[in-house]
Amino acid sequence: MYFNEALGALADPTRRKILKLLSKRNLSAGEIGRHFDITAPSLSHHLSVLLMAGLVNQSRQGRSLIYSLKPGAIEMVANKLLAIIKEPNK
Amino acid sequence: MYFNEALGALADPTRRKILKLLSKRNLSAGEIGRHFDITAPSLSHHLSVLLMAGLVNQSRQGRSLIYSLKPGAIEMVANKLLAIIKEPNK
DNA sequence: ATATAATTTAGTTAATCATCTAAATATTTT
DNA sequence: AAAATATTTAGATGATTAACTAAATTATAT
Repeated sequence: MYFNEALGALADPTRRKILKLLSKRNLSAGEIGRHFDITAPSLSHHLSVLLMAGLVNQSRQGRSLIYSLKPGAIEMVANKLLAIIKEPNK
Repeated sequence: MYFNEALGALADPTRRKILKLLSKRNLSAGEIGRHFDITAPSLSHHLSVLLMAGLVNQSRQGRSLIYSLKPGAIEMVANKLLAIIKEPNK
Protein backbone atom coordinates (compact mmCIF):
# COMPACT_ATOMS: atom_id res chain seq x y z
CA MET A 1 0.00 0.00 0.00
CA TYR A 2 1.50 3.29 -1.08
CA PHE A 3 0.07 5.89 1.27
CA ASN A 4 0.25 8.93 -0.94
CA GLU A 5 -1.05 7.13 -4.03
CA ALA A 6 -3.70 5.38 -1.94
CA LEU A 7 -5.10 8.66 -0.68
CA GLY A 8 -5.11 10.06 -4.20
CA ALA A 9 -6.90 6.93 -5.39
CA LEU A 10 -9.46 7.18 -2.61
CA ALA A 11 -10.17 10.83 -3.36
CA ASP A 12 -12.37 9.77 -6.28
CA PRO A 13 -15.98 8.60 -5.80
CA THR A 14 -15.84 6.18 -8.74
CA ARG A 15 -12.83 4.43 -7.28
CA ARG A 16 -14.38 4.27 -3.82
CA LYS A 17 -17.47 2.69 -5.36
CA ILE A 18 -15.27 0.13 -7.12
CA LEU A 19 -13.71 -0.75 -3.76
CA LYS A 20 -17.15 -1.12 -2.22
CA LEU A 21 -18.21 -3.47 -5.01
CA LEU A 22 -15.05 -5.50 -4.52
CA SER A 23 -15.72 -5.71 -0.79
CA LYS A 24 -18.73 -7.90 -1.58
CA ARG A 25 -17.07 -10.15 -4.14
CA ASN A 26 -14.21 -10.27 -6.58
CA LEU A 27 -15.20 -8.99 -10.01
CA SER A 28 -13.82 -8.82 -13.52
CA ALA A 29 -13.19 -5.45 -15.15
CA GLY A 30 -16.23 -6.01 -17.33
CA GLU A 31 -18.50 -6.78 -14.38
CA ILE A 32 -17.29 -3.69 -12.58
CA GLY A 33 -17.87 -1.62 -15.70
CA ARG A 34 -21.56 -2.55 -15.78
CA HIS A 35 -22.03 -0.52 -12.61
CA PHE A 36 -20.78 2.68 -14.20
CA ASP A 37 -21.58 4.90 -17.12
CA ILE A 38 -18.01 5.32 -18.34
CA THR A 39 -16.08 3.76 -21.19
CA ALA A 40 -13.93 0.68 -20.72
CA PRO A 41 -10.69 2.67 -21.08
CA SER A 42 -11.79 5.09 -18.38
CA LEU A 43 -12.59 2.22 -16.06
CA SER A 44 -9.28 0.58 -16.90
CA HIS A 45 -7.57 3.80 -15.88
CA HIS A 46 -9.31 3.80 -12.49
CA LEU A 47 -8.41 0.15 -11.93
CA SER A 48 -4.83 0.94 -12.78
CA VAL A 49 -4.78 3.77 -10.23
CA LEU A 50 -6.13 1.42 -7.56
CA LEU A 51 -3.56 -1.20 -8.54
CA MET A 52 -0.66 1.27 -8.47
CA ALA A 53 -1.80 2.46 -5.05
CA GLY A 54 -1.63 -1.11 -3.78
CA LEU A 55 -5.32 -1.17 -2.86
CA VAL A 56 -6.39 -4.02 -5.15
CA ASN A 57 -4.98 -7.18 -6.68
CA GLN A 58 -5.37 -8.38 -10.24
CA SER A 59 -5.42 -11.92 -11.58
CA ARG A 60 -6.31 -13.37 -14.93
CA GLN A 61 -9.04 -15.94 -15.39
CA GLY A 62 -9.40 -16.83 -19.05
CA ARG A 63 -9.83 -13.61 -20.94
CA SER A 64 -11.11 -11.77 -17.90
CA LEU A 65 -9.02 -9.86 -15.42
CA ILE A 66 -10.35 -10.38 -11.93
CA TYR A 67 -9.92 -7.62 -9.38
CA SER A 68 -10.01 -8.11 -5.63
CA LEU A 69 -9.40 -6.01 -2.55
CA LYS A 70 -5.88 -6.23 -1.22
CA PRO A 71 -6.45 -7.53 2.30
CA GLY A 72 -5.78 -4.99 5.02
CA ALA A 73 -4.81 -2.21 2.64
CA ILE A 74 -7.64 0.18 3.40
CA GLU A 75 -7.32 -0.55 7.11
CA MET A 76 -3.69 0.42 6.82
CA VAL A 77 -4.58 3.71 5.13
CA ALA A 78 -7.01 4.44 7.95
CA ASN A 79 -4.40 3.63 10.57
CA LYS A 80 -1.69 5.73 8.96
CA LEU A 81 -4.17 8.58 8.78
CA LEU A 82 -4.78 8.37 12.51
CA ALA A 83 -1.06 8.05 13.14
CA ILE A 84 -0.50 11.48 11.58
CA ILE A 85 -2.18 13.15 14.50
CA LYS A 86 -1.85 10.55 17.23
CA GLU A 87 1.75 9.43 17.22
CA PRO A 88 4.34 11.47 19.13
CA ASN A 89 6.26 12.18 15.97
CA LYS A 90 7.60 10.58 12.76
CA MET B 1 -15.84 17.23 7.37
CA TYR B 2 -16.41 16.84 3.68
CA PHE B 3 -15.26 13.33 2.85
CA ASN B 4 -14.37 13.79 -0.78
CA GLU B 5 -12.58 17.10 -0.21
CA ALA B 6 -10.90 15.71 2.91
CA LEU B 7 -9.38 12.80 1.00
CA GLY B 8 -8.20 15.17 -1.71
CA ALA B 9 -6.69 17.40 0.96
CA LEU B 10 -4.96 14.47 2.65
CA ALA B 11 -3.49 13.24 -0.63
CA ASP B 12 -0.79 15.89 -0.39
CA PRO B 13 2.31 15.48 1.80
CA THR B 14 2.59 19.19 2.57
CA ARG B 15 -0.94 19.27 3.89
CA ARG B 16 -0.44 16.11 5.94
CA LYS B 17 2.64 17.69 7.48
CA ILE B 18 0.61 20.79 8.33
CA LEU B 19 -1.92 18.59 10.12
CA LYS B 20 0.87 16.88 12.04
CA LEU B 21 2.25 20.24 13.14
CA LEU B 22 -1.20 21.33 14.24
CA SER B 23 -1.62 18.12 16.22
CA LYS B 24 1.10 19.33 18.57
CA ARG B 25 -0.13 22.89 18.96
CA ASN B 26 -2.21 25.52 17.24
CA LEU B 27 -0.14 27.68 14.92
CA SER B 28 -0.44 30.84 12.89
CA ALA B 29 -0.05 30.72 9.12
CA GLY B 30 3.34 32.35 9.46
CA GLU B 31 4.55 29.83 12.03
CA ILE B 32 3.41 26.98 9.81
CA GLY B 33 5.13 28.57 6.85
CA ARG B 34 8.48 28.50 8.59
CA HIS B 35 8.43 24.71 8.35
CA PHE B 36 8.20 24.74 4.56
CA ASP B 37 10.08 26.05 1.60
CA ILE B 38 7.10 27.50 -0.25
CA THR B 39 5.80 31.02 -0.64
CA ALA B 40 3.16 32.46 1.66
CA PRO B 41 0.49 32.34 -1.07
CA SER B 42 1.17 28.66 -1.69
CA LEU B 43 0.86 27.91 1.98
CA SER B 44 -2.30 29.99 2.14
CA HIS B 45 -3.70 27.84 -0.65
CA HIS B 46 -2.97 24.63 1.26
CA LEU B 47 -4.56 26.05 4.40
CA SER B 48 -7.61 27.00 2.40
CA VAL B 49 -7.88 23.45 1.04
CA LEU B 50 -7.72 22.06 4.57
CA LEU B 51 -10.29 24.60 5.71
CA MET B 52 -12.68 23.83 2.84
CA ALA B 53 -12.33 20.13 3.58
CA GLY B 54 -13.42 20.76 7.16
CA LEU B 55 -10.19 19.41 8.61
CA VAL B 56 -9.00 22.58 10.36
CA ASN B 57 -10.44 25.66 12.02
CA GLN B 58 -9.27 29.22 11.64
CA SER B 59 -9.43 32.08 14.13
CA ARG B 60 -7.90 35.48 14.19
CA GLN B 61 -5.60 36.67 16.93
CA GLY B 62 -4.37 40.15 16.29
CA ARG B 63 -2.90 40.20 12.83
CA SER B 64 -2.27 36.49 12.84
CA LEU B 65 -4.64 33.78 11.69
CA ILE B 66 -4.42 30.81 14.00
CA TYR B 67 -5.09 27.37 12.60
CA SER B 68 -6.11 24.38 14.64
CA LEU B 69 -7.19 20.81 14.00
CA LYS B 70 -10.93 20.35 13.81
CA PRO B 71 -11.55 17.86 16.60
CA GLY B 72 -12.53 14.40 15.41
CA ALA B 73 -12.34 15.27 11.73
CA ILE B 74 -9.46 12.98 10.76
CA GLU B 75 -10.90 10.21 12.90
CA MET B 76 -14.12 10.57 10.95
CA VAL B 77 -12.27 10.29 7.64
CA ALA B 78 -10.61 7.10 8.88
CA ASN B 79 -13.95 5.68 10.00
CA LYS B 80 -15.72 6.50 6.75
CA LEU B 81 -12.85 4.88 4.90
CA LEU B 82 -13.32 1.67 6.85
CA ALA B 83 -17.08 1.88 6.40
CA ILE B 84 -16.63 1.67 2.62
CA ILE B 85 -15.56 -1.93 2.90
CA LYS B 86 -17.03 -2.96 6.23
CA GLU B 87 -20.61 -1.81 6.21
CA PRO B 88 -23.27 -3.99 4.57
CA ASN B 89 -24.10 -1.29 2.03
CA LYS B 90 -24.73 2.45 1.55
C1' DA C 1 -5.33 -19.60 -38.47
C1' DT C 2 -9.25 -16.57 -37.99
C1' DA C 3 -12.76 -14.48 -35.62
C1' DT C 4 -14.65 -12.97 -31.30
C1' DA C 5 -14.48 -11.21 -26.65
C1' DA C 6 -12.27 -8.77 -22.75
C1' DT C 7 -9.32 -5.45 -21.54
C1' DT C 8 -5.44 -2.33 -21.95
C1' DT C 9 -2.38 1.07 -24.24
C1' DA C 10 -1.73 5.24 -27.03
C1' DG C 11 -2.74 9.70 -27.89
C1' DT C 12 -5.80 13.81 -27.36
C1' DT C 13 -8.48 17.22 -24.79
C1' DA C 14 -10.55 19.80 -21.07
C1' DA C 15 -10.42 20.41 -16.24
C1' DT C 16 -8.11 20.65 -11.91
C1' DC C 17 -4.03 21.60 -9.15
C1' DA C 18 0.41 23.47 -7.03
C1' DT C 19 3.15 26.99 -7.51
C1' DC C 20 4.67 31.62 -8.47
C1' DT C 21 4.60 37.12 -8.57
C1' DA C 22 2.03 41.13 -7.74
C1' DA C 23 -1.61 43.43 -5.54
C1' DA C 24 -5.12 43.80 -1.98
C1' DT C 25 -6.98 43.42 2.79
C1' DA C 26 -6.84 43.39 7.84
C1' DT C 27 -4.60 44.61 12.08
C1' DT C 28 -1.36 46.88 15.03
C1' DT C 29 2.02 50.37 16.01
C1' DT C 30 3.94 54.86 15.69
C1' DA D 1 -3.49 58.57 9.46
C1' DA D 2 0.71 56.47 7.76
C1' DA D 3 3.84 52.74 8.04
C1' DA D 4 4.70 48.06 9.08
C1' DT D 5 3.29 43.23 9.57
C1' DA D 6 0.55 39.08 8.53
C1' DT D 7 -1.97 36.91 5.40
C1' DT D 8 -5.07 36.39 1.51
C1' DT D 9 -6.84 37.16 -3.25
C1' DA D 10 -6.03 37.61 -8.23
C1' DG D 11 -4.15 36.02 -12.18
C1' DA D 12 -0.76 33.26 -14.82
C1' DT D 13 1.84 28.95 -15.82
C1' DG D 14 3.25 24.18 -16.00
C1' DA D 15 2.01 19.57 -14.39
C1' DT D 16 -1.23 16.09 -13.38
C1' DT D 17 -5.78 13.95 -14.09
C1' DA D 18 -10.20 12.00 -15.99
C1' DA D 19 -12.42 11.37 -19.89
C1' DC D 20 -12.81 10.11 -24.76
C1' DT D 21 -11.83 7.51 -29.57
C1' DA D 22 -8.99 4.43 -31.97
C1' DA D 23 -5.71 0.80 -32.01
C1' DA D 24 -3.27 -2.98 -29.81
C1' DT D 25 -2.98 -7.06 -26.83
C1' DT D 26 -4.41 -11.44 -24.70
C1' DA D 27 -7.06 -15.44 -24.55
C1' DT D 28 -10.84 -18.54 -26.20
C1' DA D 29 -13.59 -20.67 -29.73
C1' DT D 30 -14.49 -21.96 -34.39
